[in-house]
Amino acid sequence: MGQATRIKSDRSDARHDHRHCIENALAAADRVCRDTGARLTPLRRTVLELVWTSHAPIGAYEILERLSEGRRPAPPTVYRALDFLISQGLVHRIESQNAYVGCSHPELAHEAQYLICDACGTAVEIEIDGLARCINKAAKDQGFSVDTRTVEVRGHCQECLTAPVQ
Amino acid sequence: MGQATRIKSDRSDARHDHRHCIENALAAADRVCRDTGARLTPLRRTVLELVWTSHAPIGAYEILERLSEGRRPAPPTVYRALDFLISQGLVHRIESQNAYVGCSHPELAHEAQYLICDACGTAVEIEIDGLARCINKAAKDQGFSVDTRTVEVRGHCQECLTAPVQ
DNA sequence: CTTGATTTTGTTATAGTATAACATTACACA
DNA sequence: TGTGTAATGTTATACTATAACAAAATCAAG
Repeated sequence: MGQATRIKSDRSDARHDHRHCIENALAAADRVCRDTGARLTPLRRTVLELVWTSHAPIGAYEILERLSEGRRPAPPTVYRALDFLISQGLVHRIESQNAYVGCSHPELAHEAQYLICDACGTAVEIEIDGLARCINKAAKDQGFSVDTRTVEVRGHCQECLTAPVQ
Repeated sequence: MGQATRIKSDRSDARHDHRHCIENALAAADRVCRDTGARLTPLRRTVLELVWTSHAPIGAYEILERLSEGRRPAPPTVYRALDFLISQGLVHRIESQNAYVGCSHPELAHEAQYLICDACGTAVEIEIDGLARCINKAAKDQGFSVDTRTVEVRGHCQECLTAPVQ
């Protein structure tokens, strides 16, 4: 235990071409929804694209602002789209921020664990090998039956440690 | 790894005498604040007592309601008291619920990890042996420097599994 | 097609959570 | 007993989320 897979490997340099992230995410979303028969409507697809604006979690109301062309939609519009995307595994909610971030590998069953940088805001999804199993075992020892696990680690990422944002 | 210490051991039966929990928590708070020189004012002490109403996390506005004798205080009153209690390690925030729960062993440096029952609401604080170290190691492999770890496990506790709340 | 059921989106209103900014009071200690 | 600091009060507002119902788009079957 202790081996961690960095899932967003294309985020390893700070100046990566983020358009690729967005394209990959949208293509993966198309595949996932095609396979499950879920309807990735234009609205939902747009919300997903907005969530993918960056690797930092985004709030529902910020999505709402960016969504407005002409008249501004009401909050339920965004929350419903987010609920759908979460149910499809395309988006994860960051509990400690009341914010949402795209999942870059929705096609793999996985445990979402996050390293969240307090300087640049980036949330990197990792899967710590055996962590889920370990938590399950500890819970079982207490007679506790596990449904979901939230693991959110706060600190500072390598980029911000070596080249702090001014 | 995988060994877990159940910290609230007096919570092991559903019908425990909760007055002891409250008394212990308040006595521990007195000791902690005496040792650090922090001021556990009547207001802060009352808020701590209200947080300890049960082992289920409580929302700030519910504390606010229970606090009102005659005129109702404003939200900052409660939030400031909670901030103080959290800074002293007497209360933990449950991120996935926007709620607060008492820490029953504030005198020990520790990692707070929670098993939260979706039936009865109880949040049991445990310390999974080695989990923090494991997360730190995985983070370090990514060049990430850890400040805090949030681990919140949702599911159903033993009591609710065997004798479900009707 | 067209009808009828279902899903999605729009709309209005409101609930719930949290903090900024400044005024006042209480306390510690010199 | 004054004086500075910490704590609390007060007012206003920002941020996050959902309930309830209406309208529209979509789909499936005839």
